[in-house]
Amino acid sequence: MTEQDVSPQSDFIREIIDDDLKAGKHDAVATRFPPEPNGYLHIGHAKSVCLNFGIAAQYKGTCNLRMDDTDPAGESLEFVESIQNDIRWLGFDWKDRLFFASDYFEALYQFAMTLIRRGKAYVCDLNADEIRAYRGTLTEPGRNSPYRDRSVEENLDLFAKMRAGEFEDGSRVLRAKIDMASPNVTMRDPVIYRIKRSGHYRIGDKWVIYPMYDFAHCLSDSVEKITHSICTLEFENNRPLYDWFVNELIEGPKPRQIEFARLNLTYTVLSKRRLIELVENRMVSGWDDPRMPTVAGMRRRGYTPEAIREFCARIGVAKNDNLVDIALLEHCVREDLNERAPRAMAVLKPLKVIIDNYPEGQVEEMECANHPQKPEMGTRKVPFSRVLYIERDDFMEAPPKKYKRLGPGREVRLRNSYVIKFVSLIRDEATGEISELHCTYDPETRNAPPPDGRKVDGVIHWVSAEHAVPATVRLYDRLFRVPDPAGAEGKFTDLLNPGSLEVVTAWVEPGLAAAAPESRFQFERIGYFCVDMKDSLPERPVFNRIVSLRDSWAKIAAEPARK
RNA sequence: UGGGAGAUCGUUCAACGGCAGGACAACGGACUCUGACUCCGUGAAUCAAGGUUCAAAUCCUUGUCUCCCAGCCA
Repeated sequence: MTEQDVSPQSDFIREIIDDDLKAGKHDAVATRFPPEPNGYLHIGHAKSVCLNFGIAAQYKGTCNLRMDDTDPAGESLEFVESIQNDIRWLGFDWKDRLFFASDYFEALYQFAMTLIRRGKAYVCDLNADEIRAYRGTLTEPGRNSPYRDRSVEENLDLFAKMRAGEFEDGSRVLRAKIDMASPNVTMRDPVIYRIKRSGHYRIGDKWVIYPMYDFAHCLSDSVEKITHSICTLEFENNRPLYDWFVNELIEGPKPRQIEFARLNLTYTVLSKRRLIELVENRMVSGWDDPRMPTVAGMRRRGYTPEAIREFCARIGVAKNDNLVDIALLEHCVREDLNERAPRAMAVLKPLKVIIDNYPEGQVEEMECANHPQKPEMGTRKVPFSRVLYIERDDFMEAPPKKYKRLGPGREVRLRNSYVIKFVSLIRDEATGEISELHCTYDPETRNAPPPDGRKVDGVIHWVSAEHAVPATVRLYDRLFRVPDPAGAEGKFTDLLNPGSLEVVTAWVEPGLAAAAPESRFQFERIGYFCVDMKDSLPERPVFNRIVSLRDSWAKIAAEPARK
């Protein structure tokens, strides 16, 4: 982390900026993050947020937040608000520079009029199908629209009437007059205004014509005096058009578009369309379902902004298509949480243990470190008594070699307390399942090694049955069964992981009942958990598993099967 | 079959004509009252073929593969 602060990030975009600065093109760097408010931000957006705000911070410049709300369909205030929340939570600040493309509509209209006056734009009466037909194909040039040579006066008049609402939706568009034979399809007289009477979430029915992205975006950048307009690779084809509008209409310094590869992550999907489908078809509980790769979902899951930022720094910025291993994200989360999450004990799948030689009714307060490497994080007391719960996995009747936990004839250390020794087990008559274990404890071993020098290798966690509190624990796993659901054949929803959520009732140490929403803990030997911000109640805490601990035992245990 | 872009360890990012390096993942070991953390170690790559050069991942030529573009979406 300090390393990163000392040596600032670099990548091909920052190199371009360095060159531009060296060449004296600008005296300050201005970037922008331009989401369309028609969905929640996801980890891919977070990459862009970190890039744009990160560059602004590094170069002591500015980064604007601009809602790119030029198509009212699907846009809403809910998304505007969630986007702001998420960016703030990620740790970035746009200060007073929140802008809306919809605030530029009048200016954009004037730009369009200028284009018409210069003979560079015309009103076209072709319908959508006809425009498509006239556009040609990837290998054949298009044909000029029959309306291409209307007079400036007629175009001015018609465009004013479009604005005034005199024409039906879809009946006419304004087009830039460029080149129908261009090998770049985006240059074949692109539509720059369409008629749409859907009503805008912000400005209502004020406008019935809306500018298209290619027109609005570059000019919004220009109006905001953006120096470097950073976007994703799929806009590379649009750059000539971006430059065309800017060169036609803007005097003085012009923004420069730079494209980088969007993030793809294994075992999830990152396209807005697919995420919307998951939400609308109720395949997840909402945009902030902890399994979602959305910022809101990751927040609710318990990921920290620091971990997400670190992840974004580590994946780098380049132009290669990529599919980043989600293990890297999980690594960043563990790395951060290991430092700051206080430890606690919780038993997820309980097995009752009775300590035969422990006095009935006796309770001892065991002093437990909140962090094994950080004494400054303090200690807490956890009650110990005759009847405990341990994890079912921590007992085996016929343990394999290398197994260090409890079994017939074995001893094990109870974390932060005594060494106990197996005596007998009791089975449920009906099911044959083990219902309880009887053990004895060694009173000499409270927070001390056995005085006779014998070695006790295994350490397991526990809670006192009488004192533990029940909690709902949600065990989240990857949302999809395959590494690249978006790239696979067939419907991506068929590839959802049916085991992505398992809910258990766990026993947690009593202090956890008072844990604040969104606080995070390491349940020792299990994983990191976060108090759910929506569903947790003081009388019934709800924990989300953020990420499991690395588990090298699981690999050893799986070995026979692997062979 | 047009135009644009990209090919480096399993993954990802670097190396900007001069010893192919880091991170994650994997594997082996040490330590351990968390099979965690930490520490030490191992294996692992320049799309292909030619050319230029004392020297090529990098420059040139040809080829191959992948991605993007034919919304009145962004």
